Amino acid sequence: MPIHSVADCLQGRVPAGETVTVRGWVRTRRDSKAGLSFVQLHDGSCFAPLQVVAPKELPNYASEVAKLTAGCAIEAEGRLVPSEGKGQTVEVQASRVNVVGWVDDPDHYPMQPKRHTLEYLREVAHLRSRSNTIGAVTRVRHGLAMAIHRFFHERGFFWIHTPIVTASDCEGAGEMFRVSTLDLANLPRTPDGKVDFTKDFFGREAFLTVSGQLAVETYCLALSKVYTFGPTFRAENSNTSRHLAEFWMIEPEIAFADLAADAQAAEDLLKYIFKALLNERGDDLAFFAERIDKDCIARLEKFVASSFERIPYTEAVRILKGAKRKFEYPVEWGGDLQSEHERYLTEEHVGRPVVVTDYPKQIKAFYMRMNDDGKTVAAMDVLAPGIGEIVGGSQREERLDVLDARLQELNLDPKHYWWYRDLRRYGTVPHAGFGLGFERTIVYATGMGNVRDVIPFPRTPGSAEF
RNA sequence: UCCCCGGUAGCUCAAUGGUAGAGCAUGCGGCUGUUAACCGCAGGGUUGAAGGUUCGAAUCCUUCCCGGGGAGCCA
Repeated sequence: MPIHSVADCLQGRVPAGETVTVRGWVRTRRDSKAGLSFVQLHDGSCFAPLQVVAPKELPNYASEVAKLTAGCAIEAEGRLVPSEGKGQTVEVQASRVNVVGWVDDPDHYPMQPKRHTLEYLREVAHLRSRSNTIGAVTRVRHGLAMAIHRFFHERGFFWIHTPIVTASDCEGAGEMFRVSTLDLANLPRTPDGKVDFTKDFFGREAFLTVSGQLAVETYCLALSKVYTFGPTFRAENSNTSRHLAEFWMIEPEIAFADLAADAQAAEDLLKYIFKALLNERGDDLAFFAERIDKDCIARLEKFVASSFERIPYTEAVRILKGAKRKFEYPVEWGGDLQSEHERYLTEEHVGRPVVVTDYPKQIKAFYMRMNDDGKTVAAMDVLAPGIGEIVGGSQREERLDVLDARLQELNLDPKHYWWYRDLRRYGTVPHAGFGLGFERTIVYATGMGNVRDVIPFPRTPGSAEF
């Protein structure tokens, strides 16, 4: 007897009249004393549940079927037929219902057939995948991840598995988590009293990666078009709806590309994956539009149909200075744009995503390519309404003398960057890349307000249960 | 890390110094091809923790814990 998914049954891939076996978890049970029970069966294959109609003639009707509660696991066999009731096109007329797993203590089962707050669901993260919202998020997350890989694959990019553990101390993108096997209660010391990391596992200090960029540049300068897509770690004490200590990031790196090509790649990628989402996950998006954010579908449709605005930083500062509204923080050329400034640009001034380019060198990283003006670098941020910075990228400095000058300016030791400098000594070419925050992308697509609700088990300061 | 808000039944919330309640969930009963059904009954509480003020504290004060929003940092 073939096993069918709920999605197969509901989406017309099983002919009416066919006998099917379905498996999953009970959402609700409604009894009719006319002699049947309606069981809403959910298996995660799509947003909707499948209605299983269980007649009282079943041998275990009174002993088991009539006692099913939310969360029970069952296997049901029966004919898939057009539904007599409203609310579903087809249903299963069960000839057999087996209870695979009961719910102990049903009055305390944490996932009730009612609305829960997202904050509560985080406290039961091992069960929240059974909720409508988290289930929909999970299917959207998968759809976006697959679309990202498809986008790059179709364009000849190679997926590079850059290391999670890095001994390189030059990534410079934030506070790092230390990786060590040393006994914290009994640390080896050098004669001058410092911790002796030569005794540690790697013979030197090691950390979790904060970015695969520097590593992926090495493969870019051989395979031309590459990207990373994996977990990234920041030990910042950030407590916001946009930050996680462990998050996933997509970082393409393109040889012979300049900043304009880089920005175009970011725009093409985002449009591609949102178009895929609109095509593939209409059921889940309809739910987000109904319960989470009524604008989310319209926003995605508008996103794929329009082009990004491009504004140089210097121009952005002029726009902000001329804005009618007052900002808490004043705008000055040479300073970083505050959240309120970014929101104004993308939400009010333009009303759609904005690419801000050519930032002052003093607020950007050492590897970003110096512009001819000597004051700005070829960097870009993509700002999206409601979420702020979703992409950060740049053209990389490919000229060794200019790179060395920047290292010196920032008091960085060139010895630590020996292999990165080698790339500029042996067949250097212009190249550019960006980082796309995966959770922020999902937040933007779904209207979910918090990155903690779009990753299965969020890690934030003081929180790593599960 | 800083500022603000919150923590009451399994969940969502009432009760603003005077006997801790409702809806949903759960159990039992009724009723109906039902639609997060409906009707009735029942069980369910150390009001986040500790201390303080008061005749009396869910309520006011102090400290701590936890959660959220915003800021900084960033993706």
